[in-house]
Amino acid sequence: MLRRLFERDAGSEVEIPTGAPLTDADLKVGLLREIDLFTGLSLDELREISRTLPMTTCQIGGLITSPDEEDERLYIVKRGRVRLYRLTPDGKQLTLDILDKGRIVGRMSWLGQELNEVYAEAIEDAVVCSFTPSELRRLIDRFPGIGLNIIRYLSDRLAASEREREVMAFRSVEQRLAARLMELAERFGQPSGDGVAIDARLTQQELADMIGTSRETLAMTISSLRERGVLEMQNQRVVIHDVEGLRGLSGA
Amino acid sequence: MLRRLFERDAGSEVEIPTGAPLTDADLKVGLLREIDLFTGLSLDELREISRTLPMTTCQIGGLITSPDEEDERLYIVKRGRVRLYRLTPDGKQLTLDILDKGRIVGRMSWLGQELNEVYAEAIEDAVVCSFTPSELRRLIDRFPGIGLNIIRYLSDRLAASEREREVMAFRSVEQRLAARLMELAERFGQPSGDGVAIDARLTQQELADMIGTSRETLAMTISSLRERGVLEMQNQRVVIHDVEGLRGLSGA
DNA sequence: GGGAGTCTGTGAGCCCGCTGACGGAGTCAG
DNA sequence: CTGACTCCGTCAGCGGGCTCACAGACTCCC
Repeated sequence: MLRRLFERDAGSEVEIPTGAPLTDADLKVGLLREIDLFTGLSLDELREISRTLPMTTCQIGGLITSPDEEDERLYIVKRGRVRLYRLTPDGKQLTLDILDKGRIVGRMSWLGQELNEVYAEAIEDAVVCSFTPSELRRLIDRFPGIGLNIIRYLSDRLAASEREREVMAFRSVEQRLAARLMELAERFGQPSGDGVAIDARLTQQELADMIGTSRETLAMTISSLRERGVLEMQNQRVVIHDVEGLRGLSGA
Repeated sequence: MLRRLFERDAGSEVEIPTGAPLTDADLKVGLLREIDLFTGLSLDELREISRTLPMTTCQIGGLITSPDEEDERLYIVKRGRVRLYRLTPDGKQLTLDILDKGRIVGRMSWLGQELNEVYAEAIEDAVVCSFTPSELRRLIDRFPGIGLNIIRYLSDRLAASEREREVMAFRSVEQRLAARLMELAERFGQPSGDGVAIDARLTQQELADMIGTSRETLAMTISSLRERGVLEMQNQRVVIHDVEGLRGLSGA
C-alpha cells in the first residue's frame, strides 16, 4: 500500500536553490502581491522581501515536504495545487486539504509543530517560495501585518479542521461526500453545460481519501447519487447536476 | 436531546464588567505573567496591558461563549477548565478540546472565523479575561511577540485537530478511547496508588462525546478494558493501571 | 493495434458500532 | 426512609461500511 506514495512519476523532488533566483525580480514582486499573506505592504516592502525569498518549482507528483524532511521550512504556494495528507501506520491516507495560491505549508518547531507528520504533494505543476523560521520571524518583527495575516490564515484552517472532525464523527459516507463536494464546488467550481463542474482531476481513490472511506464504498455512493440524477462522474471529473439536492444530502 | 445543554445549573452566564476591575491590579499582573501568550513582555508592559483587560468569573456549567453570542470577543482562560464543543443539528455533541490556564477561546471575524459554531462551557469554576478585536490588534501592533505566541498557539491547536481527523477517520472506538485517555493522562495525570489517575471528573457520556461515539458503546469498551486489567473507572474518575498496554492499544 | 497498467463498477460476507430498552446503583432533597 | 434523578452496565437486533474478489473500461505507450 505504501507504494501509492510513489505511484506517480518520481524523480521530481524539490531542489531549493538558495542562491540565484529562478526568475526576474519584478515577476517575483508581482507574484507576492497576489498573496493574501502580504496584503497591506507597500511595493518597496514587497521588493525587499522578494530579494530574500527563493522560489522553487515542483512537478506534478513531487513531494514538497514530508515528515522525513530535516529542514524546518515554510512554503507558500504561488501557482498550482498542493495536496496535504497524513499517512496512517498501516498505509492509509487522509487528505487534509487542497492548497492553492497563497496558502501555506511547512513545518517549523517554533511555530508549534504544525504540519509535522504531514505530507505535501504537488497535484499540478507548482511554484512555491520558502522561508526559514528566522527569516519569517524577522519579517514579522518588521511587518506585524504579516503576523496578523498568518493568524487569520491559521484560524481559518483550524475552523475548517474542527468542522471536519464533527463531520467525520457523526455523518455517513453519503453525507460526508456531499459536504466535501459542496466545498470543492465552492472553491474550484465552474459553471458547465448541465450544472457545476469541479475543475480538478480526482480519482475515486483520491475522493475516498478525502472523506476517510474506502474506494469501493465511494464507488457505490457515487453510483447511487448518479442514479438519483444528483451528479455524474466520468474521466475523473465531477459534474454536479442538482446543487441544491446535494446540499440537502450533506445534512447541513 | 438538546436539553443536555442545560442539564447543569443554569443562571451562571458570564457578565462582562467592562468598567471597574474585579480584583487588585497587581493580582492581575501576576496572573498575566503565568500565561504563555505574554511571555517575553516586561513587567511594565504587563501592567499596561492589565489595565485594559476586564476579568470575569464563570461558574461551573456556565457558557462562556456560544454561536448565539453577538459580541466578537476573545477569552483567555486564567483559572479553571473550559470544555469546547460543537453541536450537531440533531443535538449530538463533539468535545473538541479541554482548555486550561493560558489557552484561548472566542470568535472574531477578522481573526478568520475561528470558533464560530463552537460552544465553551466551564467544567470547573473559571476565571477568564477578554479582548475585543481592536484591543487585540492594538496589542499585537505594540508587542509583536504576542502575535508570534498566538501563531504558535494556533499551530498547536491545528496540528492536534488534524491528528484527530486521522484518528476519527480510521480507528476503532477502542483505539480512539485509548489515544484520548493517553492524551488526558499526559495533561491531567496524577501518579496514584495503582497507576496514573486522570484528575478530572468525567461522565461516560462526556468521554463518549470526546471520541464521537455513543454512551453505550463507550461503556462496553470500558468494561472490556477493565476486564483486561488496563484501567478502572469509578465515581467518574479514570485510573490507568497499565499505561504501556493502553499506549499499545491506541495504535500509535 | 495490442498489451500493461490503472481506474471503475459490483457483489458476498462479515463485523463494528448504533439504536432502543430496561434494571440496578449511587446521590441528593425532603 | 423514600422518591426523583442521574449515571452505569448489558443485551438483542440491525445496518452501514469494510474486506476480498473479480470483471469490464479506459489510457497510454510501444
